[in-house]
Parts: sequence; structure tokens; C-alpha cells
Amino acid sequence: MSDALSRFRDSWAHLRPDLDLSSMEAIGRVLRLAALMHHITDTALTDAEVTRPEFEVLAALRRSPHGLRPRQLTRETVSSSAATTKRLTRLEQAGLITRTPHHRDRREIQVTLTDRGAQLAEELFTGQLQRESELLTPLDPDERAQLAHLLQRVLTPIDRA
Amino acid sequence: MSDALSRFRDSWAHLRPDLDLSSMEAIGRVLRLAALMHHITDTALTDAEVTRPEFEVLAALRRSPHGLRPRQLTRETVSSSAATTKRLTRLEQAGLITRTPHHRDRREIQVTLTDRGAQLAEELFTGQLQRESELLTPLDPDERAQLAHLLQRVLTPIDRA
DNA sequence: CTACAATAATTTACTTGTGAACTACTTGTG
DNA sequence: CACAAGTAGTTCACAAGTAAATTATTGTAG
Repeated sequence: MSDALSRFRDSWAHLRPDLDLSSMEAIGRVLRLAALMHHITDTALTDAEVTRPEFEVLAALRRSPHGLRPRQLTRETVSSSAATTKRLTRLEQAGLITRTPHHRDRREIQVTLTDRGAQLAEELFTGQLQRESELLTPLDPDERAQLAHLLQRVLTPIDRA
Repeated sequence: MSDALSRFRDSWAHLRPDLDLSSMEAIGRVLRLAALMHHITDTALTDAEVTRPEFEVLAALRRSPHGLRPRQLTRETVSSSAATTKRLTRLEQAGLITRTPHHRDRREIQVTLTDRGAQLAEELFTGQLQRESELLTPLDPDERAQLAHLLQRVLTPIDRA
């Protein structure tokens, strides 16, 4: 009946009855579920051609019809620009993306998937979808939609910033 | 009205109408919200005595009355045992925890907080609570409880394993 | 024009995390 | 009781991440 966070909440409630713990039950579970999902994905990709963060780059590119610039990729993957450069260098050497300098503003470069990169992105994405829906089996379709909607309400103001 | 994941879903729906994308809206947002929360916490802790992963160790110890063994800490923080050893070494040198060998089974060691460690854990935890509740301002108390409950339903079977 | 701020991507120096040995100890089995 | 198998924690070699400096380019104010 109870998960790790229920126990955490009880412990803190006993320790510090003065604190308002209502938010930790939701956010704490978000953090924990994300960590577990990352773990699941990492092990699923151990023998894959790319790592999870590299896959996230490929996926971001696949869903963007005209490719993306590195700056946009760092924002979409919520990481540092240095990490993006490293991943792009690696993915370029693997023949999964191409970097072409922008002719209008030569500070910018355009990153696009190669055919092989696009194919791999879709292949790994379907696997990802499968793992995600497996995780959600305790919820019926209506509850999944509820969960998605509540999280959207939380994320909308942040994603705009 | 729409966040990043709504756009992601639309792009994939256009690209691959054959796939069932219902689970990505919930899990994708969980992953994204966790990444953003980590970012927020990291910047909040830049001038703190410990990093975010180190804080997670302190928090886990604070809510466990008798301390924990490294193995349990790696499970609670969802990371590798090597990472735990490094963090414990660092926290011990900083005078925030102590490692005492178990006399019954000398393979095991017991990790406990020092007084200063316990105080720091609580101090940082209240800050964490504040940031978390700030993130949830778009939801009213009833909706927060709904969100927490849905996530609990998802996590309960996984946390048992 | 020139100089100077702003922006994009990368490089550098360093920190942190990981999987795979390795050490130390305990337990179960013949 | 010996000894193979199992378990806990650590170490090691390396991979991946970051902040801050660097390079290259564009916009803008005088």
C-alpha cells in the first residue's frame, strides 16, 4: 500500500511536525520516478549504439523538421552547452548527425539527423514508449490522462520561462 | 496553454500516427519536471557546504533514526555503490557523518550523522520544501494531493521491487 | 568606419559518476 | 572443519558532466 515516499513523509512528520510536507509527496515522487525511469532506460540501452543522453538529442532532432541549433538542444535536454558539444561531436563521428554552418549568421550551426540517425531515433523511441507505458500499468487510461494534465498545469508556466 | 511536451507529442503524432503516445505525456513530463527541479536545486545549493547528491545522502540519514548502511543509501538515492562511497568519504572529511564498523558482521558499516550533519540536513531540507511548494503553485491543495496519489499508485509496485 | 557589447559554439581544466575488479568478511555444504 | 559461494564496501581506470575561459562572428553606438 505504501511506497518509499510515504515512509519518508512519515519520518519527517515525526521529526519535524512544524513543517508543511504537502508538496514533498508530489515532487518527491516525481524525482524518484524520474530516477527509476532513467535507471530502466540506461540498462535497456547498455548494448545500444548511443547512451540515454545521446538518444535524447536524437529524439529532439527527430521531432524538429528542420533540425536544431546546439543552443536549442541544450534547452530541450536541460543540460549544459558543453555537454551538448560533446554529444554532438560523438554523434557526428558515429555518422548519426551532421553539423552544417549557417550561411546567414556564421556563429550558428544547424544540426540535422542523417538517415541512419533518423531511423535509430525512431527505433529507440518506440522502445522508450513501451517502457513508459509499462511503468504506467497501475493506472487506467483516464487516470493517465489526469496525471498528464496535472503535470502540464505545473510545467506550462516554467516551460515558458 | 501548452508546454514543451504538448509540442513533442504533436510532432511525434504527425511523424508516426501509428504509435500510441498516451504514456509519453505523463512520463515525459515527469522526466522533464525532475530535470528542471534538479536544475533549480543545483543553483540554490551552489554556495552550500554540500552538493545536491550529497544533500540527498544527508536527508536519507536524517529520516532514518538509527543511521543506514551504504547499501541502503545507494538504494534510497538510486545511484551506484561507487558514488555512495565517494560521497561518504567526502561527507566524513567534512565532519557531517561518521562511519562505524558493525561489530556483529564486520563487512557492514553503519553511517550516522554528526550533530552538525543533522542540523545541516534539516536546514537544507526546509529550503528544499520551499522550492518544491513554489513549483506547485499552479495547483490547489486538492490537486496536489491528487497528483501525489496518482504517482504513489505508479511507484508502489516499483518501490517494493 | 571603428570600437565595443552581445551571442554562438567550442575548448579547457576539473569534478563527479560508473562498471568492473578487488579486499575482507561470513555463510552454507559436503 | 575446509572451502566454495555469497555479500559489503572500496578502489581503479575511465567516461561524462560542468563552469569558466576562448574563438569567432554579428549587431550597434559614436
